Amino acid sequence: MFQEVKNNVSFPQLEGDVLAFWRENRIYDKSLENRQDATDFVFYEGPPTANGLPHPGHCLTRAIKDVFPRYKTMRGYRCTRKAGWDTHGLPVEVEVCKELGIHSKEEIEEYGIEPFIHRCQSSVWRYMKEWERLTERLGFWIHLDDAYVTYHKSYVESVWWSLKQLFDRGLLYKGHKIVWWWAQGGTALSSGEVGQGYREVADPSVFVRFPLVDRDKTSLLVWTTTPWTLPSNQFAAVNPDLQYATVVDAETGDRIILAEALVETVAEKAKREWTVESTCSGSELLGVRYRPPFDYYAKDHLDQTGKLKSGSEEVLYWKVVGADFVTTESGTGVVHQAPAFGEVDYEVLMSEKERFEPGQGPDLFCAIGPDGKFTDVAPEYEGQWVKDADKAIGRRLREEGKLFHQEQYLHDYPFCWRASEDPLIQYPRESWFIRTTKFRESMLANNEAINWLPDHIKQGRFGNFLESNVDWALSRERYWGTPLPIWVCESTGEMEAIGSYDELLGKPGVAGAEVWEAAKKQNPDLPDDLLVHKPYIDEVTYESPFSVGARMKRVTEVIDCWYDSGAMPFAQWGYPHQGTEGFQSQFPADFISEALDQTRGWFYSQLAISTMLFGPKEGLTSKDSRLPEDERPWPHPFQNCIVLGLMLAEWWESPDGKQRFLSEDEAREACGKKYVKKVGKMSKQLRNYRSPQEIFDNYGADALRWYFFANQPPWNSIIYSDRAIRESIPEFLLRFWNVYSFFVIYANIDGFDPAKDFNGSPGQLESAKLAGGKNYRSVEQRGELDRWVLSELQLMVSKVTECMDAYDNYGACQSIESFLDGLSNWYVRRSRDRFWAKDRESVDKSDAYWTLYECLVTMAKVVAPFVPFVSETIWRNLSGVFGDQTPESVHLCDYPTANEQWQDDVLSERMALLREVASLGRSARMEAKLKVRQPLALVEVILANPEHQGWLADHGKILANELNVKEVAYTQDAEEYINYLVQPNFKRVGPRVGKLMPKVKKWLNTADGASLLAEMKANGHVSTEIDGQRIELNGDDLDVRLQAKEGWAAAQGASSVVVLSTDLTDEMIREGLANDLIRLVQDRRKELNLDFTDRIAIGIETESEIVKRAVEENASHIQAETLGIRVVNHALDVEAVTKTVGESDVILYIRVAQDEGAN
RNA sequence: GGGCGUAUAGCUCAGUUGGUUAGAGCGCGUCGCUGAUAACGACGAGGUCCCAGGUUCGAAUCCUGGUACGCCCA
Repeated sequence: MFQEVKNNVSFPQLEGDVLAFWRENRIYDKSLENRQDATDFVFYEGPPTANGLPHPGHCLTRAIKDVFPRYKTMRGYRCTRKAGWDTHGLPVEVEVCKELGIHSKEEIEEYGIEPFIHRCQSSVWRYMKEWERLTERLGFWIHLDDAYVTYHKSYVESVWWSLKQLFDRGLLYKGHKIVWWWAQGGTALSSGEVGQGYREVADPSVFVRFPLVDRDKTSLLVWTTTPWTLPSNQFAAVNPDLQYATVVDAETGDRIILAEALVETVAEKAKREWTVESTCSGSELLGVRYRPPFDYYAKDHLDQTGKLKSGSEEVLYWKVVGADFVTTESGTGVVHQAPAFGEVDYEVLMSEKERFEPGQGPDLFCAIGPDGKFTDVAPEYEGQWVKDADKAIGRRLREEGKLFHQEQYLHDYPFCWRASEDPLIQYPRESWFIRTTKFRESMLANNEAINWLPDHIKQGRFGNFLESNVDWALSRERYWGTPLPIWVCESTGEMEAIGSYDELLGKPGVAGAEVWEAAKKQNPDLPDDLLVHKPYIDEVTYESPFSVGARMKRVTEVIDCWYDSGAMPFAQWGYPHQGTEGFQSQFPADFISEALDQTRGWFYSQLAISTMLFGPKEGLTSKDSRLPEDERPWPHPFQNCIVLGLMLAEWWESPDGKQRFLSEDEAREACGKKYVKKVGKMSKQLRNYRSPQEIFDNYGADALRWYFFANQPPWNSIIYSDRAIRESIPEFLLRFWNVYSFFVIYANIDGFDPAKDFNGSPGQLESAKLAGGKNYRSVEQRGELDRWVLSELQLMVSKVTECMDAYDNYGACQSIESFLDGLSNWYVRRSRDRFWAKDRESVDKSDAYWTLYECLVTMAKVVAPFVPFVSETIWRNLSGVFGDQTPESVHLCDYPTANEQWQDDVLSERMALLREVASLGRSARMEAKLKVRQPLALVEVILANPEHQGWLADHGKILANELNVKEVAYTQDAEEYINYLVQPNFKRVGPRVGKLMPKVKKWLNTADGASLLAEMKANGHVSTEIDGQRIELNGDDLDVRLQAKEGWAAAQGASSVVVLSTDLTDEMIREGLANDLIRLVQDRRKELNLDFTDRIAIGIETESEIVKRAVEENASHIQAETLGIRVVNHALDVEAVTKTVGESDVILYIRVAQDEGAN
């Protein structure tokens, strides 16, 4: 006996049981033990950060990350899954600052770096419990207790090792970078943070004259929206390819140079009258000198020259340079350059520098301090905040006659996201860089070999990003991060990279390690991992090998935490200091997946680091200290990558936007009809989404998972919709459950037990093993319907396998759903009678059970990676009858393989045709208002292509049964019922006749279809002449369609027409009435809550002669259908109910007839 | 401002090398079934394939130019 299946299944409850079962029986561990010696399928977990709450988007990534490893495990691979946590970075510090109620770096330092770091370390685990709960509840199998953690000592040392490689190869250097700088907070902001703070503001827009040195009364006209940068001006940039004009001012006679295309616009703006005197190209202006707008730097550098690489001398500052980013879209086409305050400006300085001999080129001017205030370079403005100085600068320029025009300018400008009144400024900071640009070609080659899903990522977003690669700005002036492992000689400035803590301790004259020891002594609970962090590591110094008596001290910076995560392929093992085996066997990854936003994040950091470390040996010198690894073939460190779409929230708002609702119903209730549907990013502040826990409680993890997997390709953005999740349940989960429950109910009633008298081992209930079952007949011996559904099963299995091997979960799910549809809506439906047949021993019946059993156990295995809970429940019950002879969990099974011998494409095609004909028949009945309960004498079927007619005719029974008709006839010459519409086969004929196509179509359409076909039959072709050209078409050139003629109860489909005979005999009418009665009896059985197997006595009282006769004639049929043991025409000793049959009233009595018992 | 992507039924999505009736599931409506029953089945309505040009005998599909939305970067 199978365990009884409750008819009101609760998936969340069932999942709870499964989780307990997995836990108690270590199923995940066993699934790995099973594959101990198998080929590895390598999966990398992209580390989430546990100091924020998990949200629905994380469910999606974690679901995808689960389904492929599960699948591969069942397919026979060993797939260990090491969890990981990203623990460093600014967000952690921000959280801690919030707790402490502080903001700036000064405040952190005041608070003390040591206690601050301690707080960061413990804050990292704040939402650990939630993450673990989510991970387990979702069914994401991963080793949480063996997770890598980016702040752990072994991890940090691994990162150090890799940085040392890069340093020793000359790939790590110190340089300037122009960053978005929050002056008040003394820190740079990441691009993500900057992006959050853009706001539209009005800034001054000033047009300034730069008078030329050697042309009298002639100026360049430059434009800027940041007047405070003018004191630090170094160049004026023009685009060499643009045309520039020298104009004469009608009023003053001054000459002004600006882009020709902008002459009119600017003149109009400033209300001047200009005449163009001459034009030249931008390239002709290069090198022209102008007088600096301020003399702060000019005092010392006005005529300073330097030696060019070409040998000659050239002036360094205040001259025209070329830059192709200069456009005529705004301003004047001449751009003021203050390289300290703009990234592109800085690049101009750098390329200018390149032209000179080392040390001879221009330096960077910067009159602003890190606090955003003017320094003593500009005494006039010293101590003024840059934005406050704008006005004074404008005033002074006007006084000096240099200001040409001033106005307000509206544009988007970034502000600090934490202090929204503070505008950010671009500011130069010293930073450490990795020379990734040197690896551009290698990274592109590596990228080329990666299988990206969707594939446009490769050439598109990611490829473009690599094309425009710039050196990686690695360092951060922060506290909680992996310390940059570089020690500097305090006397010579020479540097060394350190690859591990032990290496550091091994240095001569090392000192400072005792600071950590003291801290540890004082607080023994301090995690040892902290010893490689600030502030302890900063204390460790050693003797400089570069200068006697000098000490080596660590630089103060920590590194970008993206580097941490990108190093995980080796750092998760602590490689190379330990974990060599783990690394070797788990590199590169077969599969990773994250959302689209990781393109420039984790996807890039991994690719870049791996390319540099394990790719061709660029930058290597002979004294390279790199481990003797082989150069790895592309791609690495990952081979297949699913890039998930973003998950969007869906919510409703009141018209004023003040109230938010998570369901349409709530919105309707509160606002009536006036509410607005919104779709957008999930936002913690808006609280515009439900917590995953709510979904789990209401619908279950399987429902959520299936919705993710089966609703759209994973790279499309997906709306997290409560309604959509709920509505996807009946489509698959519930339908699967119903078929299963149907099977269990009847198998139990009939005592079908696959394990009974089983011959041999049941294995994993594969087809070959099932043959050991009692009454199991080989597939060839079974009926058409059984063979069909088993054939469909094989087709489905091979399709799913094919899809999943190509990382296409969506395609796989579609195949599964369409098979389930066939199983439920055709196989079970057409086989109900067989399950209900009286003769328990009939082969037809046991075939039906064996077939459905095989479909269900195979399905359980096929869907196990997708919906691990429900598949487990079903497997355990269906295989449970074998005790411990079968695997205790579906997840310990091998994935099914298709049995190709059972695939029967012809049968599939025929059955599809049969289903179409049945559907047409029902359609025709509908049209004629003849319900299925009313038997009909005849349907006639006309097929456009008689290829399968013989087969269909042989299977008339299925059709007759489905359509409730006595006879199904096939007709070929059916002009009585139909017209033939002949169409050309466009694909074949089109290329041949070209422009004549419309006329050919018209000829065939208007000709008499029947005679065309006759001609075709007689000659093998039809022909005509159009526009003097002879057209001859053979059978393949024609498409014949059928059209039902008016006046028949008929329906037409793509390839067939079904015509009903609507003549009813009295006998058939009475049969119809009897069917109506059966339905009433069944209704009553249900009302009385009778058991499936209860036998009953039936009493039917009526005045109607015709109904009486219908009962008499069909008594045995009625009894058979309703488990009646007799039907009488008088009252029984039970409650009477009055119903209507046809046009007559009947009084119905139903009584359980236990005593009259068991025949 | 630049890059990438998307646009087909109320919703989520298919749609092959261009081929003449643009499909599926859900939802909706109508009907049926009542021994899968808080299920199930059938049928139906619903589309200017984002817009405008072009190529072609023929365009949802190819080309050009727009528009809208999303993401990334400035």
